[in-house]
Amino acid sequence: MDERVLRAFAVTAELGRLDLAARELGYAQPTVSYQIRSLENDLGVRLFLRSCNGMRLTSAGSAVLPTVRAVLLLLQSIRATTRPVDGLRAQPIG
Amino acid sequence: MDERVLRAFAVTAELGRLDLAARELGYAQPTVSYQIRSLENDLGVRLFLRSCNGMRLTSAGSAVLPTVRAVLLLLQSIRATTRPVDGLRAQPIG
DNA sequence: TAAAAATACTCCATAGGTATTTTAT
DNA sequence: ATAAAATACCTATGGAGTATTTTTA
Repeated sequence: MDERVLRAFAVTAELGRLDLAARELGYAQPTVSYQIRSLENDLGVRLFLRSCNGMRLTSAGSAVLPTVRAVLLLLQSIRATTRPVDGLRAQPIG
Repeated sequence: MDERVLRAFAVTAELGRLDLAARELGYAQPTVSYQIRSLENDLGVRLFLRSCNGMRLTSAGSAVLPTVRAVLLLLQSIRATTRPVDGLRAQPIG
């Protein structure tokens, strides 16, 4: 499970359409389709019902979404923790 | 940020040595070295001090470790949520 | 000098893109 | 017929391995 894939899932759940999610994420539509499929295969459950109206969460998808959001927030907080205040960082690289 | 890399970080922090962490994780030693370097590059900070005694957390590494562990727990809980009880799953794939 | 991490390289898997097809409304 | 997702195909990146070198206690 990778941050990008979790984000693709969350944004798609939010927007309800792959193409809009793709635009938002800066990916092509088939890429997001593939990302979500990867996550579904990884977890072994369908997360969305597909139709030509878009993507609708399954019960498994709904069950998982809050935790995914929590993970994304924590990952952001890790970035915030390590992001140095104004160019001054604790343990510079190189 | 990927689950494998976060796990490599957490296990290395735990065991204090790349080779032991690699054994634990089922990777080769240079692979774990590379994983941790990737995470450090991604975050822009050193997470460990290297020596021939092993890997010791920097202050940034220490700061981040609890959150990383929290993420790993949440990811596990996602797997637990979606893992069907005894072969019966909510929305089977295929 | 020995034990640990880093580097060099190679290979393969997979992430991502473009073009197109399928599907359902 | 149209708007959406899926598929097919291709490419490039990078994840992982083995062998080796470097480092430092």
